[in-house]
Amino acid sequence: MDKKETYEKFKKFLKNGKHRITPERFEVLDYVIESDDHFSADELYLKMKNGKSNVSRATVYNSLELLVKCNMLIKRNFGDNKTFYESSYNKQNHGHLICKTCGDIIEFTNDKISGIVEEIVSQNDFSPDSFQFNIFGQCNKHKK
Amino acid sequence: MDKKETYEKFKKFLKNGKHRITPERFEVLDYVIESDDHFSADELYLKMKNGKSNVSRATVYNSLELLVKCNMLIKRNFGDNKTFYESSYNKQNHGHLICKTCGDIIEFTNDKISGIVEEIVSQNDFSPDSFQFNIFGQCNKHKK
DNA sequence: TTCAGTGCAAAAACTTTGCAGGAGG
DNA sequence: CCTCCTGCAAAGTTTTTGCACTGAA
Repeated sequence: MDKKETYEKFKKFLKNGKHRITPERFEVLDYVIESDDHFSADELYLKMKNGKSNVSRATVYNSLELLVKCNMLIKRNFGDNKTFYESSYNKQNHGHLICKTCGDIIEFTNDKISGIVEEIVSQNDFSPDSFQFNIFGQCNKHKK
Repeated sequence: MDKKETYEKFKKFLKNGKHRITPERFEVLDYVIESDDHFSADELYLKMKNGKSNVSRATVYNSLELLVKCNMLIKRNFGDNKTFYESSYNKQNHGHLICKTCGDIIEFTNDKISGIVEEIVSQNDFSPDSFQFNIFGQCNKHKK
């Protein structure tokens, strides 16, 4: 999905939800598009500040939540009480390997996972929206 | 593992790590043993306060971390920027189903998961310590 | 006796909220 | 023109830290 389509999708979502279309929200979207895979709200805010943007912290937090609501971002939490965001475009369901030494986050995919999720939810009479599969340990640079 | 063994294990761990054996730490352990599956540090602190205990917040946080380090507790985070602790006794590796409506946390086990974890870490040259498998959605009371 | 552990409160880290002015529809 | 959105700062939440005193070894 290219930049233009992305803009259109966000615009459509905002209109549907009776949210106003403001330059600040699209400025946040710009930075999100350019961002690395996993970033926190505050990191993005600081990056925007450095980039001479004038948006406030509150607007960044608010806009990111809107992007989550329209399925353009996924919200993640790797256990350190910090929320990370990740673009949801062109990605299949995937999990994360988190290095406890350097904090690196590596994505992985595995075909068998969705089958297991189906099995589990049917066994437990549960209706799934999303899942997280996080494996903690040491990456290849830090394993002994 | 009964209460006495649990005490002994913690005592041994403290000695090995040159941590002092203090009544406060064992008071925290007492409350942990009696606790429900998933609790936060602050919940435990408040419970201890109500139970006329005199420990400080700092001591509770500190002691819980020690219990994590000696593998008697597992630290979890279900995406709401709050740390939960869970006893690791008599439990196989398991995942969690989290109801986004009522917040209920249901544990599940599945034999195939450990095989998949092995497959993933070998594909990615990663050395795992632990994993989290969280599925978010609606429990049987709240699915439509 | 000695230094790690404790209670307390203050600080820190991250996120949300209140307010008054400003702009989108 | 009517709100919703914004920037700012203040408040909230959860966790960590600094300090002086205490008590375990």
